[in-house]
Amino acid sequence: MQGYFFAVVVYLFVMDKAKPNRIIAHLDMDAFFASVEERYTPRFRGLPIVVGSDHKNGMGRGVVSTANYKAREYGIHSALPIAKAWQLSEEAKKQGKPEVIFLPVDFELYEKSSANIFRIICKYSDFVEPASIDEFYFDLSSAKNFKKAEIVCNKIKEEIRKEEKITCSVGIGPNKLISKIAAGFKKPDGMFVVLPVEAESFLEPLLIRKIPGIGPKTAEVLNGLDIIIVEDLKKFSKDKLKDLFGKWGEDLYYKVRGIDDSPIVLEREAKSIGEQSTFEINTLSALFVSDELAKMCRSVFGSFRTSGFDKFKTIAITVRFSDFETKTSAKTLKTELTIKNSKELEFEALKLVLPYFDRRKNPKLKQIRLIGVRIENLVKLNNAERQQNIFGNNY
DNA sequence: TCTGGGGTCCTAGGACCC
DNA sequence: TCTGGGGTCCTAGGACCC
Repeated sequence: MQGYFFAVVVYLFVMDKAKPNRIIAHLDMDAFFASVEERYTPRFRGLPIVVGSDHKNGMGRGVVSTANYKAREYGIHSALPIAKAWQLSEEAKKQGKPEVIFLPVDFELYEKSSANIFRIICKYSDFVEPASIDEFYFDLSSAKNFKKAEIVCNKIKEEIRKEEKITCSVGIGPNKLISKIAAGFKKPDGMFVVLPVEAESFLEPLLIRKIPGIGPKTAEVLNGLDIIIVEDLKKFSKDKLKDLFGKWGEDLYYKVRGIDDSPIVLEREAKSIGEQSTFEINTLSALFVSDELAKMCRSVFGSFRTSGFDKFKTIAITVRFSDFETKTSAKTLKTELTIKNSKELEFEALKLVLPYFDRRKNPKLKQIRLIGVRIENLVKLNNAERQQNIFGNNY
């Protein structure tokens, strides 16, 4: 009996060491782009604000990037076509409500704010992952318990409020999955803690769409199988989920049980650099499009030069037709070949795009609404190779 | 309401090589 | 002879995220 007890204690100890409990926080800025704009322009305060591509008096082709909470009361939200947002604003105006302020996206402004928020979080954690411009994961295991982690997060929130004059919401949990969902629980300006023992029951009643990675398509498939909330998903075995969703299905099996071992990623290297642009008017003019393409290539090549990479092997282009059908073409260069200037990139990209202007790749001669260029297979050279690359086959 | 722009990751088929 | 199988690279497409 004593031996058994001892064995159990040893087992629990070993398991504990094998899988140390983590305390992970997720910080999500509230209506980030709109909040930053509001902060820089005090007269906007309290008014509905929409940040998005140029609205062109309701005729623009873009979508909403961020709507502040006031604008959300009008039914405006992220990804809504900007023309529709304009309409909703007009309707509200008729009812005597203030009209929406439409602002273009000023990425550099938000980047600055984002960098400062990152700096603030780094004061409290050695392991911070910037997941996007307005989201951060960080490890607070060193706080030892969730109560103390909560105190730390409150300090971070306070400091961001003081320095950046904007609010954020924080979720704390045993892993990235739980903390991210928890951060969305008490928005805006909220904080929500999920203890490890609560993780599974916390997820169960949620709609499956709340699981990151389950988008509209996956949700539709699952809803068709009568799977509505996370608890329903537990009926599926690991193999069943693997059949349905491949490699990702196996992750999902663990996710719905609150298990997620994915680490905090401190730094990640870019895998591709690209740009795309939707025309104001659909077109089949090869002259016009090749001009736009050249501009984009120059800009992409500029980003490439400041990226710290030395070579790229693949050029990929995107063409979107008027009916939204989207095609991609790619060309991977033989390793000996290196693109040395923007002109060469323009040439390769143009070769990929031109077949879409005639029946080779556009049999119905559909109008084109968007083109994009992207470079992939980015390579960094070591010093010796770099010398070669610059001074070697120089023609 | 006709639907941005910047990305990442996964899958599947075909080519090619051994 | 008419047939295997594994590994890797390339291309295209699609789902997803903010």
